[in-house]
Amino acid sequence: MTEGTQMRSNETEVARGEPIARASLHDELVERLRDMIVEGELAPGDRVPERSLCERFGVSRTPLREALKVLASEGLLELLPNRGAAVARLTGDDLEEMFPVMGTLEALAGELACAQVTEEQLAEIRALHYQMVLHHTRGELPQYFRLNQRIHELIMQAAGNATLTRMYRSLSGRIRRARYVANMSKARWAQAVEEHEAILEALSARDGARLADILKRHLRNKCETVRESFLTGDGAEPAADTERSA
Amino acid sequence: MTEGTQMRSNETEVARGEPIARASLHDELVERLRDMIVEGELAPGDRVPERSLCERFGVSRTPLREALKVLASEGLLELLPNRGAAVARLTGDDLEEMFPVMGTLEALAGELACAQVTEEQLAEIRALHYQMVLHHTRGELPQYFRLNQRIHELIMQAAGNATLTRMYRSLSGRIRRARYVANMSKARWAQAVEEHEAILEALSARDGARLADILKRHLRNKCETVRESFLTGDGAEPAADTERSA
DNA sequence: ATCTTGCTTTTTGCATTCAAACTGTTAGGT
DNA sequence: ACCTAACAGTTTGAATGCAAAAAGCAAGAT
Repeated sequence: MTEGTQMRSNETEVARGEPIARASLHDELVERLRDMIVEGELAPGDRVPERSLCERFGVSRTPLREALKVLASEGLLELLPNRGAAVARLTGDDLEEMFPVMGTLEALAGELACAQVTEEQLAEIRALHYQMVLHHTRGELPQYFRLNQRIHELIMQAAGNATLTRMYRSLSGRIRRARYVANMSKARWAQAVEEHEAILEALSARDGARLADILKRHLRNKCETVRESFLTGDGAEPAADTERSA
Repeated sequence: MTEGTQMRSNETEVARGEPIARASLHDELVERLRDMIVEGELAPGDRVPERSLCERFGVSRTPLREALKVLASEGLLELLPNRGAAVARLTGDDLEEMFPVMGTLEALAGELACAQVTEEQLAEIRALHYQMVLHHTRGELPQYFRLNQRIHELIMQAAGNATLTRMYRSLSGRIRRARYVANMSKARWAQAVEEHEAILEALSARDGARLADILKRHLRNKCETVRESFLTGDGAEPAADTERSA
């Protein structure tokens, strides 16, 4: 075990009661592999031989295989009978399917959030928003993207609906694999920021219907961005195993 | 593409090319167990000892455990570390969370379906609808419920969005576990039928916005039905292992 | 030269085995 | 008598082993 515990301070709630808790090998593998797929370390279409992953993680095939099955059920892997697993390909059609769904999920979240959001949550979102705006001003795309993601998650959290959050996370992970932001045009970026202004405004006003509407439009535009990204050639389906150069 | 529209198989595509194909033990178990949970054969809260299931299905623990992990990731089972699996409990709060999500998913499906539904699909839905109405007239609740479910699935299919369908199926399974229909009042039932009339009407008119609206309301009312069902005592959380008598 | 065909190697699917954690019971101490 | 603590039995977590399927390769036929 060369692996020290990596703190993920901004993701999971750190309960002070049970710091000793060790996740099962199986769960750890699911998390690790999911990240690897979402972050693009494993490219779409890549075969995932069990043996090599076992060696890489220093575990036996049993927990690894359990993890593969779970990730397949999430749609991140494809299981070919007797031929192992492969990272699920993401076609343009797949993405165009996902965005409307994402749109309604976020719209619902916005509606619920407006009804429930606390002043504190709102303040946090506002702070992140303006920091994000700053990143936009500076042209710092990765940082912008990170905060963007975070804001959407906070809205989701403010909605206080675990079922919804679960679906959102799953879909969000699958969409993020596309990495379309890499070649987002200046115009699109500016538009997205404007929409985020409107989002913050509607949320501040607790205007659920309006926020839902804005979020749906926001997602539709995101979908457009992806479509444009596809035209440039780069996108969800790299032809061969290109190194992850972002 | 992959979409065989005239296959009348309601679940799996029966390809005539490979009748020999055997699903993996693992997949078979996932299906089987999922049904057992959704149909209530395994009651919420029930422990699921590996050994007994292995004997019941005549398989070893390895594929069974893989299936358990998948079902846990779907939210049908809870995995207690070192203490095995239990059928996930379904609290009233859980259900109240699920219905709004179900509502938006169905609403989106309705919207998409209006834009894409073929005459043939519409005809099939219409036929099922009026047969369902007949079951209502005769007071045949189980048959009514089956067709009801079927109609919603056909609308979903007409939407032609695999991602959406996937989420819908998962959530539908989890909601169905509640078996709230068992004690639906006459008034609620009649109301549901009326709403279905409106659904058919809007779909026939290809009025997406209206259909979405109706479906959302339909689901809100379903949620109310559940709430009432809870007041009568029966509901999602049977105190002990009551036989599944519906 | 290319395609077929049989064999060898590798990988997967599942069963079995081993170790650690939990459950329930009983013996001992206060 | 009650509470604590140790022990046996069971169940889970993970590793290993074994058979079947696929992938790679080479030799022969057309």
